[in-house]
Amino acid sequence: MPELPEVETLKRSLTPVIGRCFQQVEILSEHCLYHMTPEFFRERIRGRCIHRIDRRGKYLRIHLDDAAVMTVHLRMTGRLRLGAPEEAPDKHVHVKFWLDDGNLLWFQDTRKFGRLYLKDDPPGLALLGPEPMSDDFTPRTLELGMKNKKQPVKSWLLDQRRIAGLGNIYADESLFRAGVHPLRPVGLLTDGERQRLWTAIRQVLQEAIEACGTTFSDFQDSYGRPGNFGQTLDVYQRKHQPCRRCQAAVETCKVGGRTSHYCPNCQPLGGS
DNA sequence: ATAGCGCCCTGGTGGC
DNA sequence: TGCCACCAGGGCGCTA
Repeated sequence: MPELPEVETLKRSLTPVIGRCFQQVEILSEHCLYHMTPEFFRERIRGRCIHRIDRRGKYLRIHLDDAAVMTVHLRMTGRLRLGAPEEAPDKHVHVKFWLDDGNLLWFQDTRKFGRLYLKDDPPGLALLGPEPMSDDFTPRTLELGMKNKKQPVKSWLLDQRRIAGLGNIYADESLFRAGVHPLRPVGLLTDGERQRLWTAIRQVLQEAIEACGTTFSDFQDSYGRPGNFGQTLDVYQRKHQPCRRCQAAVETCKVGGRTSHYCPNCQPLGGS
């Protein structure tokens, strides 16, 4: 499940395609196209060159030479891969971009949740909160945004309008490092808890970016390489395993329909 | 306005 | 062994 560090890793691995041009676009499944027909997408992309690639939250933004932007969201199992045309698999490839250097850029996605945007930007893009690794994200972001709110802190962290780019893995890992229970109401967090949480978010994301992301089941960069952060995870997908800090068994609970992993000893519901 | 929830998908898993 | 129910989950869009 690609989150900020995985999309950042993908972005960096796509550096070789900057300056390349799209000779042809082959759409095998239009399901992934947001608010546009295959014809519109194909004609709009064909002949355009890649000017720049950046990232906003979990969105990858591919800027074309005519100022249009193709946005990609991988959701759960989406991949953007680069290679020789014969390297593309037979199954789950939805769009093939034939480049002017003979290489192929392709979008594949087994669960078909991922989307390509070009005609309209994703609605959530304009609503995104601050980039957590930027100077726009400060302890004040947490202080002001959590004030008088009853929402569980885990739900708050997953809300992309609050912070851009956190998903289930890094929200759980950040809460563990900060010693905060996922169900704790945000308005009740102490100054110390908020400070620890702010620090934890930055540290976890920084370390994950340096490790080229987490490959739990699906993530690969544009060359198919997995991430290395999985072995560093403290709680995510470690249910019933001993906490690395206190040896208590890691537990799970549901928060806003999502599974949360936490240590009941290191992350007391009553706060600390 | 805002919070909460169902839905989309398919491969992998666990139970019988 | 085979089958099947269930689970994973980000964001969108609808409802209360």
